[in-house]
Amino acid sequence: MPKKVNHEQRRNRIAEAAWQVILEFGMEGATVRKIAEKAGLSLGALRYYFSNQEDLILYAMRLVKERAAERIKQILHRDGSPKQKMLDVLLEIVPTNPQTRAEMEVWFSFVGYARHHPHLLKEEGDGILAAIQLMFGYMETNGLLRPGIDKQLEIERLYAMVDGLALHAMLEPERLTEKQVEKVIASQLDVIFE
Amino acid sequence: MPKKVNHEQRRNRIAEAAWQVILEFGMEGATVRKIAEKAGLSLGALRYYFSNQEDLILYAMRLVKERAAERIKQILHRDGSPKQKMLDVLLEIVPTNPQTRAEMEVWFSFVGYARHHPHLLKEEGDGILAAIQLMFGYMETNGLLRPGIDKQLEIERLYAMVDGLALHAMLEPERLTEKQVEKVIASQLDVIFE
DNA sequence: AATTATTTAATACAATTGTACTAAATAATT
DNA sequence: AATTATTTAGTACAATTGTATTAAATAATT
Repeated sequence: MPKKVNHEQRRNRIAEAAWQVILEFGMEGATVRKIAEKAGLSLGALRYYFSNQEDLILYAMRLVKERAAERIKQILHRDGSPKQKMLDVLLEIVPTNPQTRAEMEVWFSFVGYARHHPHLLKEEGDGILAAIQLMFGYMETNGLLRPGIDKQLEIERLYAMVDGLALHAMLEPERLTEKQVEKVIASQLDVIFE
Repeated sequence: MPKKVNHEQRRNRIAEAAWQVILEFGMEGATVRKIAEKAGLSLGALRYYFSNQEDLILYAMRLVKERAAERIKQILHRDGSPKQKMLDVLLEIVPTNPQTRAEMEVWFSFVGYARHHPHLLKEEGDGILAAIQLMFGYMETNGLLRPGIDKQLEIERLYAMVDGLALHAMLEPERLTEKQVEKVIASQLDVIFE
């Protein structure tokens, strides 16, 4: 009998508004009022979809992760050599355009926020390490790893490099172009792949 | 005629109190009241030393950087091979104990905070890239670089790896022990040094 | 058209915030 | 001891916060 409002879609639109507010004002500036305004809703309407602020933030952040995971899954399903796919996946993680840069910034805001909100501490990480470990496992079983390398060490090296690049690409986009990022990652993949 | 209070020392004590509050409650929880309480001062007393919150935060963060820079300078003045000194410097940057981990966390809080506070945006970065560039320059003039390497690329690789490790050591201290960090950094230095 | 489940709007409230202000206390100098 | 520059304590205030509550509006079903 009720209206035909798509609940999930509406919640996602609110979450996207939250991203924008976080992007513009940081986590401290992400008030329910600002988010409601950005989403074009009244305070009461917003409260109908999220009973409190923490729930909203949590939902918004899960959505960031979900969207990124989706894109990465797409890449993995494409054709191409394992090495090329791995490069593409890592290039998707390191933000090199305004869209992914914004996502990364929102994600970092959330990580900082969650550290001081016990309810959110149990949330899993970003899954990047797990993804890299998975890819290494695949490479090993298919004999693609360069002989003689220390697998655990190389996982740690690549993981650190990717997150470091991601951080730098977010903080200094003008200095770290996509071309440079690609060069750095490719050089590291050359160390790993036979 | 006045009291013999050491102004700078008192300001530093307040800044250290701010660190503790930021560490415990995050940047959003770093209210002037909490900082005053942690420093054992009244609100009015605190206001005597810092006329507003932003000044206090800025001072506190400059002090973090200053302290770290001091420790690194100490390392550079020690005896030892260039390679060993470089390893020690980078190990000082990556937090592997509660003290430096706390500093790193405060620093990251500040970086996130500054991005949304125009007054602070002109503050310089952490100087890590500059330090690495300096060390590479020294190595090059002294013929310590492995022949045939791409200097700019290796600077970018090392910089990303160090900051990535720093991030991971801060977020997952139980997973990334000091021994592991040292192994990762050393392996990268082996790539660079002849 | 009447009913009813759902959605929105608007306002209120208690708590917390940064900052301002005033009076008191303190200690070094005269 | 008196004076005076400096420091502290305490309170107040306006603004903003998250959340709660209420009544109204909306649209699908009967």
